Formats: sequence, C-alpha cells, structure tokens
Amino acid sequence: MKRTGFAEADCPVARALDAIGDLWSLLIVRDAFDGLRRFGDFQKNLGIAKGMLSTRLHKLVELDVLELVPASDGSAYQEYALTKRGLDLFPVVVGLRQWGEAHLYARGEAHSNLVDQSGQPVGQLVLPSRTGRPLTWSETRVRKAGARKR
Amino acid sequence: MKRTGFAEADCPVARALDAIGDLWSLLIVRDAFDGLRRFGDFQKNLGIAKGMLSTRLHKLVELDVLELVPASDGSAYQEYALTKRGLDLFPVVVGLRQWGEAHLYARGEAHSNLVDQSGQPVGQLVLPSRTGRPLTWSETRVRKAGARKR
DNA sequence: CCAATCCGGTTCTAAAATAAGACTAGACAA
DNA sequence: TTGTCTAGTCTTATTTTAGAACCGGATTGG
Repeated sequence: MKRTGFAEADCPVARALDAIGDLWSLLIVRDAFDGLRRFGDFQKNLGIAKGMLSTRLHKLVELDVLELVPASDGSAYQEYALTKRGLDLFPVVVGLRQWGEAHLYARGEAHSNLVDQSGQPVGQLVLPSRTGRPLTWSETRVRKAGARKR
Repeated sequence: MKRTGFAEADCPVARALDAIGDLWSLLIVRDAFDGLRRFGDFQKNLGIAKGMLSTRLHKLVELDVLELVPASDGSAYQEYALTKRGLDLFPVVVGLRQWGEAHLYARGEAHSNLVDQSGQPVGQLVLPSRTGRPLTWSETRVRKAGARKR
C-alpha cells in the first residue's frame, strides 16, 4: 500500500522524516556536502539505480533542499547545489555519522572521519540550553503543539 | 527488488541509514524518548500497522537500540526500553526536529517544541571543534577511510 | 562535418516492502 | 468461566524499489 505520509503532522520529526526519511535522500545530501554536484557523480558514487536517483533528485529540488544551477565548467549541463535548506541538514548528517561511528563498527574497523580544517577530528554534537549549558535527553521534554506556556 | 544494503559501508552515515533510515524506526525512537514503552502505545500513537510495528520493534531490539524489559506495572507483559545505543540517537532526533521546525512549517503554524526543565526552548545543535569552537559545514571535511593522517 | 560516445534522464519489469484488516494465543478482569 | 485486552502473526492488494534497456541532446575524436 501507499507509504504513510506525515506532511501534516504536528511533530517536526515526523514532517522531517516524511520529507527526507528514506535510504537515499540523506546519502545524496551527504555526497553534496562532500562536493558532488552532477547526476553522474552521484550515480557512480552511490551505486544507485538511475531511476531512483532521478526521482530523488527531483523530489529534493521540489523540497528546495537542492537547486539546479548551470554547470560550473561552462558546459550546457546543469548541476545540483545545496540550498540554505539543504545546508541546514548538516547537523542531521553529522548526528547520523557520529552515531554510526560509535555503534556500527567493530573495534579497530576503519571508517571515514570528519575533521576540521587543521585535520583534527571534530567533537560530539552538543544541545545547549538557552543559557548555553549542554543538555542531555533526560533534561528535555516535548511540549505539545497547543499547550499553554507556563 | 531487494532494498540496497549499506551495512558494510566505509561511511558511518551509510551504515546508520542502513540501520535506522526508514520512515518508522526514528519515529518509534522519538516516541520512546517521550516515554512510550508498550506495543499498544506505539501502535496507537503512530497509527502504524501492527505488522510493520512488530517488524520494526524486533529489528530495533536486534540492533540493540531497544531492549525488552519486564513491564513496570508488574503485569506479565513486556515493555520496550531504550538502550545506551538508543539513547545516543538523541542528537539525530533533535537534528531532524530542528530542521523540520525551521523549514517545514508555515509562518505561525503550530508545532510541538523541545524545552528544558524550566520550560525554556532549547538552543540549536552545535558541532564543536576539539578546542570547543563551533564549526560550520564549510569548516569540516571527510577524511576517507584509509587516508594517512597529515 | 560526421560518427561515436557521454550525459542525464525515462520506461519497463520482477521482486520486495508496505498498509490494512482478519485472526489468534495467552493474560487479565468480572 | 466468560469476555475483553494485549501483543502479536498471517493474508492480501498495492506501492516502491532495483536493475536493465532505451533514448535524445551535448560533446568529442577524426
């Protein structure tokens, strides 16, 4: 049956997953962060079927995560570039990366690493309170959509 | 055809998406963070088909994201509780939430909010360098699996 | 200039995943 | 002990996916 949709949900997590919560979308965005811009580059790097890639790219353009821009080499082709909305997915991709690094590799198994400009590994993502103090999951809660502040 | 697998990938993002990159897994984890623990509670809250939920819960248990524990009310039933590995998904869920909040709601449209213990909205996720300075996407890069440090 | 090849798709098919409902065994409540 | 609740499994129709074949316009080699 048709996949369940959450585009109208009150919960932002549900809407986000409805938009990009599939196997390929975030991998495409990850590749875009790595500098890939052309259809063929994505296709080669991901090993994705061209039909899937075509569908996903069009959906990401429609969502305004990617946009079509003239090719940077002056040819008549076009390239896919991250928009502001796409760039804002950076913490999501990093979050997945850090979780994968921590839990999905055997001891000593090699994996790619995220480093800063000096080549130093980056730190862990931090959720700060409004005053800047780091928060853990147990110090937060979700206030439902219609709830009065108190 | 059989869905493409990334369980062996060098990239932690790919492995993470292979494990939990579907519509339901992270919604179940989100609900678990909100305190839901029983099969029926997840089913009611998500409106998910029972077969899907059963498959997903078993997979999450197998991945050690959730674990089965005796029911907290003393009955003979069991409950699903987040493990350490599951709790570590907190930044991923928060990242999706913040992206959804920022980009998938019309101006003024109501949505649920993440607040700290005093009811204050939380800040944005921050990726710190090893020295604690906040990093943006353009200040990081991925070092491939086998690359020598320099 | 012409043919060969590259690029970025679309179309087709089969196998697999999904949604939704019917069904069931054991727990629990009256 | 009868009926309801819980937590599933099974079945079926439909959609999604992967992979391959095909195609037209752009680019390149001779």
